[in-house]
Amino acid sequence: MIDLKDKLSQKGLKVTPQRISILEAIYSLNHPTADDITRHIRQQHSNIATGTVYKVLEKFIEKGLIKKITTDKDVIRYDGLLTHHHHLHSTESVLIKDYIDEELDKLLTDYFNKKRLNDFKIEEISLQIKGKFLNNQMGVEYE
Amino acid sequence: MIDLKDKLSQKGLKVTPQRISILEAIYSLNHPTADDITRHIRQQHSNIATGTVYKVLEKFIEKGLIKKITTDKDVIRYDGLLTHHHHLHSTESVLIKDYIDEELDKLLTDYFNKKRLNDFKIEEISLQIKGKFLNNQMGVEYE
DNA sequence: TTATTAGATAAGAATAATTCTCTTTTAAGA
DNA sequence: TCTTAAAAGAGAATTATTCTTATCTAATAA
Repeated sequence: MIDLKDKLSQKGLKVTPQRISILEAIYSLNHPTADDITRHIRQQHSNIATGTVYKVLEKFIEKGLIKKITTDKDVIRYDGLLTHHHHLHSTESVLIKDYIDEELDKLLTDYFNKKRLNDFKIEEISLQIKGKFLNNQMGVEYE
Repeated sequence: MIDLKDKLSQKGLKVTPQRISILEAIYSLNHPTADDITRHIRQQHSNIATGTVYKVLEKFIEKGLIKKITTDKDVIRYDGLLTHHHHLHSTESVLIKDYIDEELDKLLTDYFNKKRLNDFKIEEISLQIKGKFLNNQMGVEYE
């Protein structure tokens, strides 16, 4: 696994303890909100300003280190998984799980290549798959 | 086209001028935010409390008259189109267009029927298709 | 038609998420 | 080590949304 510091400097970002913590938090939490990240970091050691968290997250997005996830629940969540993927959204809780499916991606790409939407140039397709997690998986918690 | 009053009473909702205005606003604006709706209504005649707008929107969602749309831009938007559909999201502006495609829906349904996700019961699949509108369509404005 | 009342609206305070402003600090390169 | 552009801190400001309480009204039943 590649070092967090390297990830930052590879993108031309200054390496700071705050940025390392934020990146680490995104990787260890499940699709956290900005507030989840702030609390996670404060819990361990340093204090961190909320504004810093937001600013760093924006920077990370700009550099392609993370992505925003959209939900019709509440706030913006962040995702550090970079390979193309979709999301399973619980209709019962805030749980979101990554869903990677290359076969599906190929199916969609082929479909839209054939279909050719007029007047729209597709850049990315992401599925929001809403439903229920079975077998108590909805009991999984963030922290 | 069915009368707005009927739409409301069919869902067992009391028919009030505010509710009629809000429903009318959703139909005539393009995926408006709560604030778009409020301003639209105030512009014409009556005053309306912001809290009322939010409460009515929640009620409409609960009764299945409208849906929330999720974007990674800013706030929550609302959609009065009830037939199942997806959205084209502009990466350059806040423009969102409805995308109806039954063939695609069938393709996806078949795919997931075959696939059988374990531990997840799918209720609804919606595609967020991000890209660029060509031919100046991005110039289209809300109001 | 009117009286009753559950549910709806108004008004504005409260909360939560996010952004902004300004000052101080620090990482990275000369 | 020094310099400096960029980053972080602190907290005020803004924005979106929710909540509270008092008042009002649509729908129903007499």
